[in-house]
Amino acid sequence: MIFFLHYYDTSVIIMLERGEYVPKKTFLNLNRQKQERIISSSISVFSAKPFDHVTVKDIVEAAQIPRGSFYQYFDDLVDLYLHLIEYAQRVKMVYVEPILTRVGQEPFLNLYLELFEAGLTFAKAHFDLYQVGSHLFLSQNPQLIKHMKAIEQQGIDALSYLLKKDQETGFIKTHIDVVMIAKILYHLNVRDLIYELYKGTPDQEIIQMVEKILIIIKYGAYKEDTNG
Amino acid sequence: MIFFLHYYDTSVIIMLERGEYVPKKTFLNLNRQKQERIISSSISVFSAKPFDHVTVKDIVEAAQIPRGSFYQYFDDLVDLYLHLIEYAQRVKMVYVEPILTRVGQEPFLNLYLELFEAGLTFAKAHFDLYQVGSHLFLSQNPQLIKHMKAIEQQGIDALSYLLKKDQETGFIKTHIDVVMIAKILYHLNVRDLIYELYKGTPDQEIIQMVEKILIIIKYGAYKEDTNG
Amino acid sequence: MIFFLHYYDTSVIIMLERGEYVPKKTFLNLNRQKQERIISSSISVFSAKPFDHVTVKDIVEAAQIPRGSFYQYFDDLVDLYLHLIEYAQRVKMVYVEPILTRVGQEPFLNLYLELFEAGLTFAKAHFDLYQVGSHLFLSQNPQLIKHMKAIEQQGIDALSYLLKKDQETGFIKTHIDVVMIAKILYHLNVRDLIYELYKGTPDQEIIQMVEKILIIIKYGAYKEDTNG
Amino acid sequence: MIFFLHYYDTSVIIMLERGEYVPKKTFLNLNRQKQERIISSSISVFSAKPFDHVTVKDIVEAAQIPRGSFYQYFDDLVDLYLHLIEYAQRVKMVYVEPILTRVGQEPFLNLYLELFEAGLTFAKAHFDLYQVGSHLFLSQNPQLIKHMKAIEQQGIDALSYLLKKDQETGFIKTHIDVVMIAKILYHLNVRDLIYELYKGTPDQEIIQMVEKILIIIKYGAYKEDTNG
DNA sequence: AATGAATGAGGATTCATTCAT
DNA sequence: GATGAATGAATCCTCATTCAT
Repeated sequence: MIFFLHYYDTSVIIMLERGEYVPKKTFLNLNRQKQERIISSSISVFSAKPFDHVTVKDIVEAAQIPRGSFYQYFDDLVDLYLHLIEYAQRVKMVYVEPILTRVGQEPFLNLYLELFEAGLTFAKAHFDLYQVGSHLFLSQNPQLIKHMKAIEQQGIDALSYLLKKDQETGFIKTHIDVVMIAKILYHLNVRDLIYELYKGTPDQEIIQMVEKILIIIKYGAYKEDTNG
Repeated sequence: MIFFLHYYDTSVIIMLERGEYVPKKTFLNLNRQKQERIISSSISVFSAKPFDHVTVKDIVEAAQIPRGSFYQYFDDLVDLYLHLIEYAQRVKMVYVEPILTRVGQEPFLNLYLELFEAGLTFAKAHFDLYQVGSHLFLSQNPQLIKHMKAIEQQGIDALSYLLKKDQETGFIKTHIDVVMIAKILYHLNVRDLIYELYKGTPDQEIIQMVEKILIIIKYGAYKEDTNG
Repeated sequence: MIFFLHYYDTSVIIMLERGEYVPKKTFLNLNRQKQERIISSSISVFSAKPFDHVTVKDIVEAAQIPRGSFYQYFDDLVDLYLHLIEYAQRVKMVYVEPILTRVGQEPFLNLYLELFEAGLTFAKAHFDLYQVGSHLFLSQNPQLIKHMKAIEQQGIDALSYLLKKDQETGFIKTHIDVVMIAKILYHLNVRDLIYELYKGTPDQEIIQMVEKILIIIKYGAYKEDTNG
Repeated sequence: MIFFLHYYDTSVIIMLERGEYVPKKTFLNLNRQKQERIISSSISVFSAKPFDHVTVKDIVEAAQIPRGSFYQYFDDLVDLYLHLIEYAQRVKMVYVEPILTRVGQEPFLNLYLELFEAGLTFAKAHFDLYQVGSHLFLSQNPQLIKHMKAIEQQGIDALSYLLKKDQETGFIKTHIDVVMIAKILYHLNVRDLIYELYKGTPDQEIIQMVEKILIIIKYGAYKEDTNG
């Protein structure tokens, strides 16, 4: 079993034996320059508005390609978009990978903050690409919902897997359901913190928020003598 | 300052001197029977698909009214939808209100599970209405996003307010930022558990999930001797 | 033959045996207060936008009357509008009449400036009413075009009649076609000077423009020795 | 500074370094035959009714093109209409240009009659096209009003410019404001004579009217000994 | 393979007038 | 006479996808 670890939208995603998303051959046959022009202008378009509001016209105008060519390179907008998502994931990995090598050497919840920071660094360095990815979570397109759910499941599975290790090692109480911690972390990342980024909250504050949450998760909110 | 406590989409909302959303006079002038026919068929439509996919045609066909009449009764689909949301909130209150009267008598996190269960009961008893409400969180309509953000803020504020009380009373550790707990609870409800309901997870399981999360939040995941 | 002299849109109109425009009996049966409310709010509406853009909705909302009532009081928007035009003409007459009594005592072109000034005074004193009238000339409604053409013809006829007198008295050269002078004066008023008023040109400047035109008409533009 | 002289709607227009109005590329890409079919049927439509009454349906039915194609070729009806106006101007130029070459050789007011006649010849030879242009002056469409005002200003400026020359040469009295003559001529053309054409007044009569007006403007209406 | 014109269904909204109470 | 709900035709504009060259 090979783990591909993906940091996606400020969340860790481990994709298990994930199938690469391959664009149509006609697109791959284009010269590198043209491929890049199409990809980079598509990123501009998909970062500027949520997927459901993007039209084929937007793409062909931005990429300066004929309408017919679009359908020769891609099946439809979903096809192109999934290609971009794939690309975003690859770029994100560069930021997250170094940290993942340290998995197992220390409690994962301690490592988690660093993963989160790496995700934030990625988001700042490639804001367009980050936004393309974040828009996945807004779409009501059935295919994309399916894809998103799969990514979500993978993300939660990966987090659960790593937390489980900590439980086995003895850091985490045995009666705790680590899947619930995974869910808390995943949703906080994907849903809430995306929004903070959108609002322009300074990095420092965002990181503090995560720290606060980690403290709650680690040590609980109740005083020891509370019989809640 | 009067608090209206609303339970909305499985989240507690304290609305401070909230202005009721009033439909157009032309709609209110209709006889009760017709009003109800329009409302109930609109609920069917808005529960079956997310807001952004609903068309005026869907409504007028379901309600059996002429196109022109729709615009006489409502400004547009947003107008009608907000009216339904308002209605859903009122119905939900019936389930939640009894529990809210007990606020202050015991730690709120203990009460929270009951509030959650009441929300679940509402969702089961009025599944259509529940879904109409849950669709608010999917829309990309600017007006609805604004409305949703306001509701979200109110929900988090309300939860924070109640948790703050517990902190003052001494249940919750003083250095904890209760707003973060509020966010965890709010998002788990609105985002995650909505999905469980959608998947058809049995009530019992859903409630167990909440219990597990509450335990983590209350007592933490780490063993006491862990230096995390 | 009785002459009704009307000063309309800064132009003199003599209406020959003009038939009064009478509103429907149902409207006249209303109490004075209600009649006035309807008229004054209709003036607001028709002064704010050109006739072709006014809807029945605009009127019933401004006048606070039921939709059905509108059709009881008036045949349609044209009916109401013509009623307002009639009213505007009556008000304008108050300003113009005193000057008309002096017709025949001096060359009409000398008197004309005073008539023009009186029209300007009216326009300033009853700006709403003035605008209601000026909008007649923009409409593409067949009925209103017909009405406008009739008014135009009457205006030109009246001016021609008065200028003819001057020609008979010996002021104006015998070979001159006074109808052309009438047309110049009429169109300058109705078309060009309306626009100056709309642009907010100061009264003083507008009057100077008329003076300049009158000098050209009276004495010509060419030097005596020009063989044009 | 280059002067382009345009004869537009029976009025002389000198357009100073005027930018051509260019239709969308998608329209220009059509084969000549199709372009012509669309243009000529649009001319039929826009000559038959004033701009404000023309619908997209009218155009697509007349031109036998699908609704969607219309929006591919033109932004909207204004876009198409301005294209036609541009076209009309070009055609009109053919009639007027020869006369403009003689400007400066004789008093402009003498030349004016010939310009007017040329305009009349154009109007008779291309009655549809002439009417398309004349409808510009009736529209209440904000964009077209702006366009019309610009054309009007250019027309009056051009006439003023040419009359000013005559004043410098010594034909026109120095104290005369030539702008007022320009306004008289412009409005008589655009507003009044358009109507004569519409009524079907014979050319001979129309030309006589202009002659009469020119005599008034040149030599004045008053007898020399009149102290007006 | 490249191109971009062709298509027409589909959605939102407005409005004058009638008609039932 | 007062009222205001009922009606549905009409209009603008968008868009994904196909197809002929």
